[in-house]
Amino acid sequence: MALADPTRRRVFEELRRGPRSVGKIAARMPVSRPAVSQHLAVLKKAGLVGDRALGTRRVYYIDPKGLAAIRIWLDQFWDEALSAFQSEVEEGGVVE
Amino acid sequence: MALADPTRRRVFEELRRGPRSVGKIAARMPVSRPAVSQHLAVLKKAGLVGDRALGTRRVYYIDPKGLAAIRIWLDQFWDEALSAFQSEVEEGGVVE
DNA sequence: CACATAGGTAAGCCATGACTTACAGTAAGT
DNA sequence: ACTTACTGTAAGTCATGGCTTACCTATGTG
Repeated sequence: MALADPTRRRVFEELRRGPRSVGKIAARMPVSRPAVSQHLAVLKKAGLVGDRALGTRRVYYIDPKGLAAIRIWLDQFWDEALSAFQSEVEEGGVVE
Repeated sequence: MALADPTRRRVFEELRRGPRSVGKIAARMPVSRPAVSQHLAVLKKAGLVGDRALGTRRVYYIDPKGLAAIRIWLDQFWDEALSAFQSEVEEGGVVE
């Protein structure tokens, strides 16, 4: 999962408020700029962020489609797990 | 994140259909039983699963509260990111 | 009272991956 | 053209953590 690493999650969360350049993000982080750049590459490969060149800067932004994919997965999982849990409760005991 | 590791996610997904004992889960996995046991410990610590003793067996089940927490986090994130994305599009350009 | 079954824990090995420094490339300004 | 600003990439180091084997505990069963 692309959101596994805490630092990478933080990079991702920096983009929550809107598009940011690599340098801007790195300035707010305890790690070096190349590290941030590498994290962004992973996020991009996962389809969670997009980027566009803006002069010499490279601006990254959250890709709603990537987030949507996670939501769909989670919702599906939620439905199955909850219904299993419900029937569990109704039957009173725990199945082997 | 507790769902970072693929194997651990698979353990978690084994519980999707209902409660299972450790051995039952391990039997369907390519890793050893202790490995599964360790993964379950992580999931439990994260509040994603619960367990109850049943004879000599230990039955694990998905804790809906843990799933709900993730959903809430994701929904919040979704709202912020999407609204930021929207205003981005409306303004036409990309903010520095 | 053995014996078998089921599972948590410890110790140690090893691969994955996150981070740094150094380098190369591209765009804008003078 | 030269310099400056901004970023991606390469190589190498080092820590995190996932896995295995071995051991120990506890609960049923004869």
